Amino acid sequence: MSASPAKHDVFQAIADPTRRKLLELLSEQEMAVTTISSHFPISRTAVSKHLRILSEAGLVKEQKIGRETRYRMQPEPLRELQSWLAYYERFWENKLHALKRLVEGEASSNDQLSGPRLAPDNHRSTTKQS
Amino acid sequence: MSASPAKHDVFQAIADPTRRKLLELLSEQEMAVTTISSHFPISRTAVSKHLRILSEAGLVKEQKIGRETRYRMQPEPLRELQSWLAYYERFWENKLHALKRLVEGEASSNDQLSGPRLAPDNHRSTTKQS
DNA sequence: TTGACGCGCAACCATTTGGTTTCATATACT
DNA sequence: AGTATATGAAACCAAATGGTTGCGCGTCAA
Repeated sequence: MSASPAKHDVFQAIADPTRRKLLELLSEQEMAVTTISSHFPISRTAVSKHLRILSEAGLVKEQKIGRETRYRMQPEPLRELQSWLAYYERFWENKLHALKRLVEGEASSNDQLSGPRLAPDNHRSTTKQS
Repeated sequence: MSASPAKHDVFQAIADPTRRKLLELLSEQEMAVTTISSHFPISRTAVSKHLRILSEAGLVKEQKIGRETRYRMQPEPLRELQSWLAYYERFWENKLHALKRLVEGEASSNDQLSGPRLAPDNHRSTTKQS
């Protein structure tokens, strides 16, 4: 895994409200670009750019079918968000936390409620200080 | 509830890696600005700006003590993220989903696993199309 | 084969973002 | 009083963002 410049990460991708709407729309069904953009007040090109950002973050996947490009949602990257969030849940959860983690154990794999809960941002965290 | 222009929301606030680090740091203990910025390679002023953005999103709270300003983390706004994410969990969860939701029920209040799961972005979603 | 459709790309633009440096002010120390 | 510390505010900057319009190209349908 040395490739993938990954210019945009999940956090950035979902920061924009239009992009969240896009994701929501695509979660219901896959769609072609023009169809998608008919749901938004901005130009098709603008929508297309947003889609590319989502794509770079791995949140959508495109598939060319004839002259159209279908986009479908790809939820996996959201797990990163989830695990980031998991760290902070302890600040408002207290009661049934342990049980929940236990139940959920099968999902995260590296989330074993074992040690002192490592830091959240150790994900890829380029921390690009420009 | 007519006040609070809330220029920055949670999604935007956590989009920046530095801000996430900031949050992580402050989750351990409250700290004054200069102390905080000693942990970062950027200027104190820059850190201060990030703190203000976090503050606008409600993720940190400041308290003036003499000549210094202490910042502490405020996890509540992350619930919005959590509930946003909850919508998408159904796309990768399937097995123990119901149980988990049930266990967690006491935390979310509007998250009763009842109806057809309303749309995620209905939160405040200014959807500011600039 | 001639359009019409679907889409990406390039160029351009205004605004926002993440930084910096400098300055002003309030508080603490001696 | 005079100095050092802590922080915010202002002005400025380069780069990133979110948009737009126009163009070119592949694909589908007459």
